[in-house]
Amino acid sequence: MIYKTVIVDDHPIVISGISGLLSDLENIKIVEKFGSGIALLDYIEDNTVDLILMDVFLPIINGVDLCKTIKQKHPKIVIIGMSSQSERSLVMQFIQNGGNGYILKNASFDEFKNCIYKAIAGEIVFSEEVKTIISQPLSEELERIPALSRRERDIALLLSQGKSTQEIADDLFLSFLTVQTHRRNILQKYKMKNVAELIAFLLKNNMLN
Amino acid sequence: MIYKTVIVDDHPIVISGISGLLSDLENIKIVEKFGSGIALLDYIEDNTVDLILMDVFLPIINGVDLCKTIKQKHPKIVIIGMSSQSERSLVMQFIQNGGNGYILKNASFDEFKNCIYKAIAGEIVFSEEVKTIISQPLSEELERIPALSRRERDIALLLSQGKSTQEIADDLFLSFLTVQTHRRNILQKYKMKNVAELIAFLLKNNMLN
DNA sequence: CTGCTTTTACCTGATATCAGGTAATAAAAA
DNA sequence: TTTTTATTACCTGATATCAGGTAAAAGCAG
Repeated sequence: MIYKTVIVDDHPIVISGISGLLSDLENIKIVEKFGSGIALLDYIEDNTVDLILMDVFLPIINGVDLCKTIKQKHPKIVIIGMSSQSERSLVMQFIQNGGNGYILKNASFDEFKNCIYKAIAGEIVFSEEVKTIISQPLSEELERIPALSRRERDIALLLSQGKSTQEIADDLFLSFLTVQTHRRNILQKYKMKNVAELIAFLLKNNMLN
Repeated sequence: MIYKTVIVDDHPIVISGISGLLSDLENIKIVEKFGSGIALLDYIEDNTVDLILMDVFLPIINGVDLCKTIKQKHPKIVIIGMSSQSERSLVMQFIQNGGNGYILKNASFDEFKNCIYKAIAGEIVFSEEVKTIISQPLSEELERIPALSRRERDIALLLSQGKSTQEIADDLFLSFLTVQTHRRNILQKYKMKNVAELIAFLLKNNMLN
């Protein structure tokens, strides 16, 4: 059997790279290439597709939603997600929405080939680095960073804009002393010595905005 | 003349894609491919290279620093940066460190080819989307950002780690009062109200590390 | 309904920051 | 060589932060 394969990626070079890679594989035939999910959704309505390799970060529709939409109507199509960087939660979300595998783009050619073969054989596949990402749920959850509450986030944001306690109190219609308490709570929560360290920490962890 | 070209990218598929693309170009010959900057630095010491296409987000050494290092010893090598997403400041930083161009990976094949040809002809080149990114200098960004001096950077870094003036003075073997002066100078230079705003500003503009 | 978290608020005191000034020496650029 | 910038250092005073404690009201979840 020959697997009719579609590639979806908004980077022409990546499409070209994968095409080259897959041309080695006997029973894989690339029937179409797309730069976004919309075109793909149209295509699969009128054409037979067995395998889809898709970038998860796509314009307009993201890969997770795209995967879900496709699987609802065409559960037999094997879908493998790809991205340059990733996080545990994103990979899990992709699989939970019906994805048959996830490959990081820094994977070697052999990894790519193995994953694709295993996926069409019915397995859920991950490239090596993805495996290490998802197999560290314990240590990550142990060092899980507590979240900022809504109010704390408001205050942290204003702090990052250089506002003083009094200015923040005025902005949020709070007492000076309330803001002071929030400040102290935030610093204690993350064990930070002062606002400078706190802001650096929050920005580096994308916890503002 | 044939241009000896090296590709640096930690994504095998991207390397493969660019290889395919460049194989069409008559006077471009790919002599080597690397997954990180370290291997490249070794290579150029012993071999002639005319053109380097590099991913800006690389493991261990980032593209900006890599470009700078290479250009210091080999100013004639044409270096083009690439990435999937980018910001104005990063592109500018890359060019300021000697880069001859910047291409977003979602560029079309034609864009890639044109940029490469123009770059080896001596131009500074940008792919279409990069042009739109850099041609929007917001009123804030219009005023070019003055650089931190070495000492100021040291102090700003320690501030971002939550150190107090006294601790910084001890760390750098300076007087408390000297550190205080530096702090004031930095705040004045960027017109910031306090360290929190300063750290946020510096981090957002990638001016620490 | 009953805990748990969040948000609000107050008091005090030690310490740090910020803003204003000045100025000598060294290094780099013009 | 002259000028500018960087780095070093000191003084003072007003204001802000940080750390300790306490506590009530509101909202949410078990």
